[in-house]
Amino acid sequence: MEPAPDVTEAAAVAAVRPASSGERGRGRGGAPAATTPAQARIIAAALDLFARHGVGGTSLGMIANALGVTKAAIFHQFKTRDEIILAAAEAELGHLEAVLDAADAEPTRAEARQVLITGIVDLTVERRATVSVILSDPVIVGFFGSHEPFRRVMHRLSRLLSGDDPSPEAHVPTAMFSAAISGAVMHPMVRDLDDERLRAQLLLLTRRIFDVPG
Amino acid sequence: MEPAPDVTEAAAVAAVRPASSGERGRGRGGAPAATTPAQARIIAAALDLFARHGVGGTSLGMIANALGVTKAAIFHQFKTRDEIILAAAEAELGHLEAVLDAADAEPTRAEARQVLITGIVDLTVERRATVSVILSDPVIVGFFGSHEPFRRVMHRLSRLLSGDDPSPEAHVPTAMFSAAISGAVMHPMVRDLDDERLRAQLLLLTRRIFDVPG
DNA sequence: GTCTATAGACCGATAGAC
DNA sequence: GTCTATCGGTCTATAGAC
Repeated sequence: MEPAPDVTEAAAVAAVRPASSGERGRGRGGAPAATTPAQARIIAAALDLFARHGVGGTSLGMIANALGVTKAAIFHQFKTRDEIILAAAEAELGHLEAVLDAADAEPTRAEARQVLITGIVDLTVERRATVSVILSDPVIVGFFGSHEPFRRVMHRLSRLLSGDDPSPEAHVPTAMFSAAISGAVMHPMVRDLDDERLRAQLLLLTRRIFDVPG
Repeated sequence: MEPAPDVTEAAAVAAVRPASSGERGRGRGGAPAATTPAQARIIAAALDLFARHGVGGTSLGMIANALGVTKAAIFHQFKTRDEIILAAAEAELGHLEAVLDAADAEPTRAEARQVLITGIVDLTVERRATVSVILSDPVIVGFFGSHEPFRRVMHRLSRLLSGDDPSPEAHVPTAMFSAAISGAVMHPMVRDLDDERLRAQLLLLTRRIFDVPG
């Protein structure tokens, strides 16, 4: 049923490994999990299928089929299905961390917010469904509920966007921003809009949410 | 594994049947599909499970188990699994239509937009995950891509929110609005915020998206 | 309207050859 | 690193009794 899109190794590694925090592994705390090219190909294929069918609707057979190999070859790279899901989610999370790192390097909060919003809009438009799935799929959200690196990323996001306000309300704009960006690019109504015009609209609207001048 | 939440028939019918368009069936065009109490109970249980596990991650066995019956009893009410998914999605879509009808009854466009935004925020906060799933789950979005009633609802939404502007960009705020509201209420960061404060924040932020005074 | 029983396909996962 | 072959379990769906 699935026609095998043939992901090249170079493209897969580039898509999966976004230069997270340091040169290798995670800056502090989390699981290291060095990603081999073979694993990167699996992760790239998995993310594509997750976006189209949902995580729960994607089987190992579908992933194997998309790569033109058998299930056993997949199990040689990852011990369980859950490991694939987690690795795919973490790879995608790494892209968000890279944008956060760039924003944190800015001298002022205003510039940091500018870089953050632009970076996330760019990232999401560029990768469309692939970023979306990790922010909305119930399976991955469930995984992430008790996942320290994910909570840390969301916390950094919220601090940059809403300041140090500790009230629960302060998190709503961040939740809304993340949902709005990732959900809007997946919406059937904007499916036919080209990247350039989609990006411009999203930037305009998200800046309104946070009252940032364009 | 699933503890069976025991949905009462009255509650299930009330939750599933929101008084769509006319008294019975759809106002014009679509499939009639009269919903019996037995079907309503199944739909309510299915929506709850879809929200927690995704559509692809929800089996007929899980639905049957949640209702305390066997799979065969489910198949007596719906011929296929897809029919259940579609019926659940259409039931939830009916809630949106009801809000649109209320908005259309307002005398001016400004008042209509006010009623629409407030109504959708109320609806989404009230039902949280249940509304969300039909607007974001890849399986249901796929179903809806070629589903005339869904397209009609989205078109009405867009016309009310963005006016008669026919350009593709005009649909982006609507897509973003729908994604923002439905995604934000599901977000782990706002999970612990009470309905009242969540509603107030969402209203404030969505009015900014559309430049509507509070 | 609900049950038991079953069919046939597919699921995640493992063993072992190459 | 990939294969074939297979395990036991679960999936959707059907048949037929009550």
